[in-house]
Amino acid sequence: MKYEPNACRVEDALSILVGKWKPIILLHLLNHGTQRFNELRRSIPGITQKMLTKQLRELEAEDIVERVIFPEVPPKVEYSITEYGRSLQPILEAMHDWGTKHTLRKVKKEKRAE
Amino acid sequence: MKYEPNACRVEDALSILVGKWKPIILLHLLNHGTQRFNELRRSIPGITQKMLTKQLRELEAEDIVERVIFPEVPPKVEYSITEYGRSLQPILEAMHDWGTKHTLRKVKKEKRAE
DNA sequence: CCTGACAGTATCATTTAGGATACTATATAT
DNA sequence: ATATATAGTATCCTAAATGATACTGTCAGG
Repeated sequence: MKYEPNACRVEDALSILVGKWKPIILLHLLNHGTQRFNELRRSIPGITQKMLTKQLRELEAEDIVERVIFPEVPPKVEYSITEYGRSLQPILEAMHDWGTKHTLRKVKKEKRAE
Repeated sequence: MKYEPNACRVEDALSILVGKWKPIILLHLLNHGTQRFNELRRSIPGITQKMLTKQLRELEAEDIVERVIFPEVPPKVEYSITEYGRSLQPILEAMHDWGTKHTLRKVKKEKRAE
């Protein structure tokens, strides 16, 4: 650990990943490439339009996600991960791997407690 | 990206790191080893006793931090990272590195916008 | 005798995140 | 004529996170 507490930038990365739906949204875009708004919505059960819009806007503001509007009617809007957003992929994967082990560990612990 | 959205465990890792003070607390414990309660408090400007206690308890509940009480008076309580907690270090470092670059990128962007 | 250090807890208030629901406009399909 | 799909907004409400402040008991130092 080389970095100093007063120069801690963990929060900056965290703030981008945090949000009830953000990891799932990123995962979908990483796995399936470009997606339309309702396409995403349908593949994320439980999310409301408002939340999907909000989280996408926040990701867009940080250059993680790109939003392309087609001037058609009915409207067509496509979302995709930016080149820059892809740089988060290793972190997402590391967290996923850690999370998987952690969940397993918890299950084992609960069993021992029975 | 090999893992599926319905098996996404990113949130599990995230939930442990999230908390306004958790990264900073972990960083201190990683950098300086065992610390007493008020020692931590003094090195984290702005944190209240309540919040420090709360975040430490949450980290303890997940086996990330160990709490050792010395039956003395006045009380003495020592906190340290567990072996297991150390497994989070690569993720913290990856996030810090990413966060540093991200902050830099933002600054550059703002300058261009002037 | 009074004060400060220690490691907290308890209570209340505020701030932020998230959710439910209704609404917009236009075009195609029935 | 009505329903459906598109991609959203607007408004209101609840729940969770965080913060401010006051309090606890005991001991050592002045």
